[in-house]
Amino acid sequence: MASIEVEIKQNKKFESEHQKAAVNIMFTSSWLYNINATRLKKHAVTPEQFNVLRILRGSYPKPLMLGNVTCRMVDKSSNATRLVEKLRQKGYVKRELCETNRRQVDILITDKGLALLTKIDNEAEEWLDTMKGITKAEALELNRLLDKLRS
Amino acid sequence: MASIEVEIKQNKKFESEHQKAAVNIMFTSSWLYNINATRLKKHAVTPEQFNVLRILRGSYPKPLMLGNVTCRMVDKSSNATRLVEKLRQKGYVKRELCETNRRQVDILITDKGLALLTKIDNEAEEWLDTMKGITKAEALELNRLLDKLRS
DNA sequence: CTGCAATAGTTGTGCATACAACTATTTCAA
DNA sequence: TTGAAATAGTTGTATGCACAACTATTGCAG
Repeated sequence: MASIEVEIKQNKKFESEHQKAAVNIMFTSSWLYNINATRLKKHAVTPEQFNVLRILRGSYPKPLMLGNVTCRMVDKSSNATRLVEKLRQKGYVKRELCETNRRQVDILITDKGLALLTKIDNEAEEWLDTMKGITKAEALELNRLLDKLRS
Repeated sequence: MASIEVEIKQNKKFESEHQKAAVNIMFTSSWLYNINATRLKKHAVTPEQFNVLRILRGSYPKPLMLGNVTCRMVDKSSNATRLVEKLRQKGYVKRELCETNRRQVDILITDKGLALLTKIDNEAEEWLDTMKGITKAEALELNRLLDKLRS
């Protein structure tokens, strides 16, 4: 891996450091996503599905209504419905119609879903290796810059 | 906008600064992508299509074979074929079968495509505004950190 | 030469996203 | 009390990506 210009074989220089940063963030995001997708592939879940499972573990043993799953997702999305349905078919989550408010669908991670996350956690080291290019202090600074950018 | 923990309503702290940085990069990328998609929508092109057009302008007036478009894309993808076909239907690019190597398809941006890019460039300020949260020095540091992370 | 490997691109399937239109349920104000 | 607005979720369509299987063409070793 090399600088972002080399990566995307851009002969012309970027117009500004800001523009370059925007492309760099998106390119690095795609790079991370693909590493993660490959890692999860052996467990037959996608990064999106994995993300939903982690969100549900965060609230376990309390269920989360669908809307609360959506607003916690990294990729602000619409379709939690279809993602959750995929996970339900694999037995990783349960759907329950809420008694007190019948518009609402509560989603709960199952034991099988929790077991999957545990298994994946145990191999997390190889994933963390991909982030080893920067020090902890640099990661801290990176987080500060990204948070500031969005503010 | 606020820190990444608040954004995704995560009650539990991240396990490490590195893990947090990974999520932060992907979340910020998604944020940027959505702003960009909204901006381009009035011109009826997607960010991916826009990216391909810029790549072709970079080599104009020389065409690029399809494979060279692919390897310059930010999102390392397969499907330049289908993206280019969408652009061709809108009249923004031309496809030409290469005489000397008949496996090869040369792609060339049209005048209409160049005009579209010029028009979009002229409204680029609103896009740059989204990056104004950080200074130029911070953008430089951000680029350094991202390049280092991938190395 | 001949046929196998490498190259260039195309296409099918599954997954995911954005957006918009839709149903069902609940709330609340006139 | 009733009907419009708000809330919660579902579904259809277009777009795009990853992967794998496929066609067509070219190059090269024997």
